[in-house]
Amino acid sequence: MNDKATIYEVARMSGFSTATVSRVMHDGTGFSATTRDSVLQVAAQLGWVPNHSARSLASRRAGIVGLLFPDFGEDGPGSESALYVDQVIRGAERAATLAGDAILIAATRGHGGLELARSVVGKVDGLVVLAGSLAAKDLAAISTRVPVVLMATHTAPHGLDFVGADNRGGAAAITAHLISAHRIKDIAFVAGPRRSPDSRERFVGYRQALVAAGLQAPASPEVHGDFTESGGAEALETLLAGRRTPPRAVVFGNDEMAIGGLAVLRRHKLRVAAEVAVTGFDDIATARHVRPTLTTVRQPMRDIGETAVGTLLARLADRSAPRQTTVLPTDLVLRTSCGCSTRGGSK
Amino acid sequence: MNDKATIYEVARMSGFSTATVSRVMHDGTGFSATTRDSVLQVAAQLGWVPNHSARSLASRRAGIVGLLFPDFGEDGPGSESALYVDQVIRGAERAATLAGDAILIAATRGHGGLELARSVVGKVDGLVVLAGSLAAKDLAAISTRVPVVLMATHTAPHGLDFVGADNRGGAAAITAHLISAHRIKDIAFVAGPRRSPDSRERFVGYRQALVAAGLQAPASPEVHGDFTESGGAEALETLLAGRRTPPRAVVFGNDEMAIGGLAVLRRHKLRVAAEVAVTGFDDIATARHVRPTLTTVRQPMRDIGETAVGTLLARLADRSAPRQTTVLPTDLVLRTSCGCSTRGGSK
DNA sequence: TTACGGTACGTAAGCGGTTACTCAAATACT
DNA sequence: AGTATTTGAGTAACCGCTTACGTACCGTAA
Repeated sequence: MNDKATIYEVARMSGFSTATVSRVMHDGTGFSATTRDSVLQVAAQLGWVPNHSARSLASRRAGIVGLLFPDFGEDGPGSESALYVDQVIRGAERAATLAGDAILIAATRGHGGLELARSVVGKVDGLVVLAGSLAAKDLAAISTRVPVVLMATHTAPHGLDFVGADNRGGAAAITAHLISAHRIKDIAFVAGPRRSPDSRERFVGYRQALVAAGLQAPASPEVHGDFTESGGAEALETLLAGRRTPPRAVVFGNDEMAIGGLAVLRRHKLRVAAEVAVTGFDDIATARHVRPTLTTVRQPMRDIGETAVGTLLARLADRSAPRQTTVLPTDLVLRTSCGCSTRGGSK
Repeated sequence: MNDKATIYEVARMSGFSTATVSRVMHDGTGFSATTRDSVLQVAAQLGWVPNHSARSLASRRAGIVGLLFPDFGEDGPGSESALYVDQVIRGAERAATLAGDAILIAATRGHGGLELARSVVGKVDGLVVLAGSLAAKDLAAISTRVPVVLMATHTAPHGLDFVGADNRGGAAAITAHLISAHRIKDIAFVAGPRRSPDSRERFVGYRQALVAAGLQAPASPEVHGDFTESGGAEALETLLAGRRTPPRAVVFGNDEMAIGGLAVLRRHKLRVAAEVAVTGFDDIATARHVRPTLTTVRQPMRDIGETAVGTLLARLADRSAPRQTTVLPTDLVLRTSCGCSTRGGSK
């Protein structure tokens, strides 16, 4: 890092031992005020900053936590799907920095996730990992070496700590809104990828709301998209083609698919809201800029990142504490695509 | 980190010295193939991963680079301005990870930037810092300890390496487009904050294009906004109030102000493009969702992050190399707000 | 006065690797 | 065959800090 002063110089110049200097630097006990002052003064004068590697080698604490997230390849500058990851990163950064730790981030690019994780593991005290970053077995391997907190996927394996959003509740809420506020009964669901736990949870929530209202509910999603605009468009086309009359509402598995769906409805000359209500999930930035503005469910991604790091830090402090599972509430964001009035939807 | 095997066990079990084990692990020279194999086998069997702290203490290389960025407080989930930071982060992460280094990120929250930076500095081999993260003097202090690469601000002080986007060229290009493609001569400019180097550069580009076309060019911006929607709106109101007829085009210092301007024009019953062409700068996500879609200039933020880390790594490899300055080209993104046809502007 | 607990520090043994030096054996060169 | 190199590996001195122990000194209770 740099060939500057060491604790030895500080010790020598201040007339104390390295032990005392070390204690002054972080212990806060076992020395007098005058001692502390002179040590601090010498340290400042020398511009001494304790060497982090040496410190963590001796104390077995890196003071760094890691964040693993999946990288969906070369998403262009307009890609929204990446956005939620950024929010998580920000939240995690905030929690870590505020706690005095540093945070190191790494994207697992498809293959080689384990190798990456290995290299990261060596540098951190613990890891928070976003769903989809790592195969389950790799996760298991990693978690034997350092504490791991899983984010955003409801299937928390291996008894790991977990922090996520209430996908099910959010989907249920938005579906219930369509039913009770807009008196709609014929509500279709456009799911995301079959393997996506989030998509599944959302479907379950959708289904629960229907059942709770005494409406007929399919056992499994009618159509699946891939969480992209075009995927959502295709899925909706398929759905429309399979019916003689369009449904009165379509609950999409996420915002991007919903936006793709909006275009399809336009093409079919179906008026959004008036004829077919549409809802998304995630509340991406674009959701309030499309016309009509999109009713959706906001996930507190930033909070998830923050909470996950908080959970990790707690675990680091007490490795034997019981497993922690946090499900953060989601927010229903009512805009116009469901039929709610224009006002209040603009901001 | 964990109380697992050390290099000593590996050495003992493989029958070689720690030096040989160490060499096998990264040197790639000075031992036979059979030796390597048996060492590697024992290492794998023991599940040994070299302790990072020990390694970096002994080798004086952390294998970690840091990224400092400003945090604009509690920006809600819809805040666009934060977006570009995320792109930079992604780019930096990518470059670092691909180079086998890890990347550590930290947001400087207003005050205390120096302290944060200090703590980060101890953990990394070098730093890439985004404009606005640190006061100039703090930057100077930091850069005496580790190599620093500055991003996105054209005023690179202290002879530091620098990577940025061609703000001037972008502004010139978009202005020239208005002139040559749309035959517009009366073009106004809404600047950002007076102190913003980016805003200044953009104004210079705008001015250059006017001069190059033989048009009259103001010596300094007519009006200033603060890079926000409302600021842009206000600035445009001021500008309109100061003229008897509106300009045929307004080049805004960034997208958000331009979007604010769009609303103002609507209020004034002025048709965008047909009567007043509008352009932005940055190509934020919303730019292609507002109506009319916004013609703007895209900055390769991701590339800036990547390039900055690349530059840092190069500097780390050769500290005495001459100062590196990279200005990445910007892209003109033609949509409809300037008068270009609708097609091509949707995606 | 003596015994004892508490404070304020010092000593020095690690923490787990890296790497400058050495050295013997194998190989290459005259 | 004799010598100069190269190769493969070992020894051990660090890297800079933390921390378990040990010690000297001081105040206080018995």
